[in-house]
Amino acid sequence: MNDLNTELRDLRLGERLRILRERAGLSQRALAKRANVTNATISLVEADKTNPSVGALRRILDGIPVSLSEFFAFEPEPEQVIFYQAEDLPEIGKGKLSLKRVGNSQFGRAMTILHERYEPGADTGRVMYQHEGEEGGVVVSGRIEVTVGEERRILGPGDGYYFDSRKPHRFRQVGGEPCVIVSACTPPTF
Amino acid sequence: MNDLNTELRDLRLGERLRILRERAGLSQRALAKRANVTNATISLVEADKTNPSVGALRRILDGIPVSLSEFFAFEPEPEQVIFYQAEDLPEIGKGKLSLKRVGNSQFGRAMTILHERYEPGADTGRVMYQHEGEEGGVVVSGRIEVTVGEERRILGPGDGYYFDSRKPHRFRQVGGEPCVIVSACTPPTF
DNA sequence: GCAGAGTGTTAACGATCATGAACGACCTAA
DNA sequence: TTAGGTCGTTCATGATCGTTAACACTCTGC
Repeated sequence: MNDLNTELRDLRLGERLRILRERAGLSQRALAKRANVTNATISLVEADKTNPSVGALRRILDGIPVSLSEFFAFEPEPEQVIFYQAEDLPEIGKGKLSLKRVGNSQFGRAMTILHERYEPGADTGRVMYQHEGEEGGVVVSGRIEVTVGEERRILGPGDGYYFDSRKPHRFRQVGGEPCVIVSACTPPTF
Repeated sequence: MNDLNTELRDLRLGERLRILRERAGLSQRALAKRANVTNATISLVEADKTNPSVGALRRILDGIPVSLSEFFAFEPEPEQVIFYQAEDLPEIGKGKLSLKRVGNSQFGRAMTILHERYEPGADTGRVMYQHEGEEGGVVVSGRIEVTVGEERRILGPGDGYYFDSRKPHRFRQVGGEPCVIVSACTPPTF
């Protein structure tokens, strides 16, 4: 019916699913295999030619994986393209802690990405920074002690962290080797 | 059969719907009338004896009224995990491209951080992915060709990028050495 | 006791979905 | 060029959903 079509278009299930699937780098068939449905199902859903059951949609999303709540909460945003050469990145910090920011600190940016280098002895200080947003990162080399709220851990290469920036937090380099981290925080407070 | 039943119980649609409906002070028939479905449908959904279509569920929820995102918002709560050890990070990709995600892909996350490794020959493909949000990152080691829209650059260690994810983009490893990147994207589509 | 109107449940059937198997288009390698 | 692989799409069919129409039960008022 026409009713069905308008309802399907209204939900925009297909558009969203396609975006998520492609972002995950999965073909319809690959996702279908993970999700225990057939590729035809995914094709039809993405084309808004069927109104899937909640269970089927969930199985599909599990394969990506995305939760139903994530799936039904959507949002938009704009910006421009830029590449940055290492030597062009603005250096913010001084001394034992150097920060290189990827991209400018512009309005409308959803986040800021930093390339951080902690020389031996570097410490963001006992003043525990707090600010709106969330932040996370991955340790590339060296070791660092991270304190968030009451929790404290020492992270090494390949380890990661993610927390609400409103929790007080502190980073302190440990060991003899400089520690390099790539991090992101949102919103861009720098 | 039994599979269906476990899936239905797993979703707990019925329980949630009943709670919401009763909170709104509506009988099954009263809600059915508002929602343009029949009382039988609501009865079966609440009893977990059917797996409603997304459209049907939406009509029902509209009658309460509750949005789909609200309805699914009280899904399994994200644990407040902050630190991640390298070996604990879930590996998403396969073959030449491996992705490790820092943290879970849970509702409410502002972004997702990935530790990406491109083996020689790795390529996200000529299908240029597009999705909502923004993304950026820093190359840790190796070299990679990044194409965003009409622009193309080869990035090496320390170089960075940042762009609107709605522009079509592609990553392709170049050179003999594997390429490692730490990236972040928002919103978390993984 | 007995209508009458409310509640939620259930069976049978037509409408719709999910499947399996095709299809053409597009690559890549031989 | 051909063969083999991928990709997304389409169609017929069995499986399942949503509806219609009944059902049993609980009230309330007469």
